[in-house]
Amino acid sequence: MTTDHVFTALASPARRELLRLLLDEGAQPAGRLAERFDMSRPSVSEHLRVLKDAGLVAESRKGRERHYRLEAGPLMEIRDWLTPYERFWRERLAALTTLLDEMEDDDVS
Amino acid sequence: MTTDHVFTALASPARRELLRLLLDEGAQPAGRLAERFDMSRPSVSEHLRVLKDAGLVAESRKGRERHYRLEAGPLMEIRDWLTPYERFWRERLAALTTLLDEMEDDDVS
DNA sequence: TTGATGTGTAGGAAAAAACCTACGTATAGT
DNA sequence: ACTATACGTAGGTTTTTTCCTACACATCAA
Repeated sequence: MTTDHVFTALASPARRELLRLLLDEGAQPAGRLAERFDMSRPSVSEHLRVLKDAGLVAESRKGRERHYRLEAGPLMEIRDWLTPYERFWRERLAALTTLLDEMEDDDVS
Repeated sequence: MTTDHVFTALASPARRELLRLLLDEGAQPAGRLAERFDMSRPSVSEHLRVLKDAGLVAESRKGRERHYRLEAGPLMEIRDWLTPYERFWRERLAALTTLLDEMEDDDVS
């Protein structure tokens, strides 16, 4: 459940697709999720486990089905990690904008 | 330079550490960056290449040195990817807060 | 109780990633 | 020109990841 686990979980396109499905369509049993993939059901099951270890999904047993639901909390760690870079990016962008403005002034004069 | 490349690049702790160094200490030659790692210099070089392929760093040759600098732009793709989940997370949190408020009201009565 | 259904787990093959030690190449300094 | 320095690349090994096909286990339905 560390930040490292979350980054690792997000590195796989299949796992990001799983998260997207849970976001757009809500909680679903494992089998229904697996149908959407060009991959064996057990493989999807393993991806779900990686997501669960990262705290990104939670399961609840309904009869013989297991419903998986999105747990977006850990994604906020990613957002927090991103924050200082966002500031950096904004500063660079601001500098670039200033530069372009100056160039435009030169053109006019 | 796709979003997938960016996610993959961020999956490695060593690469995230490289980005952090470039953020905190500014652009640096490859060798100076490599000194900070418990890893051979060529390995660090490969990590830098992965970051470069993802568009997260750029290099500029200064004499026989190669300075690497942070390119935070692609990280904004991650932030954008995160956005819908952030909304989801906020809604869940709001629901939880409401529930806790109601429980508190019950206690008082 | 028996058979079908929904899932996770085991075990193993194949692909990808992460390392390493040479080695090649270019620039700097003498 | 020659040597030292700063790198990237080649080639190969080890580890990790990904995916598969059985198989085991629990639940539902008859």
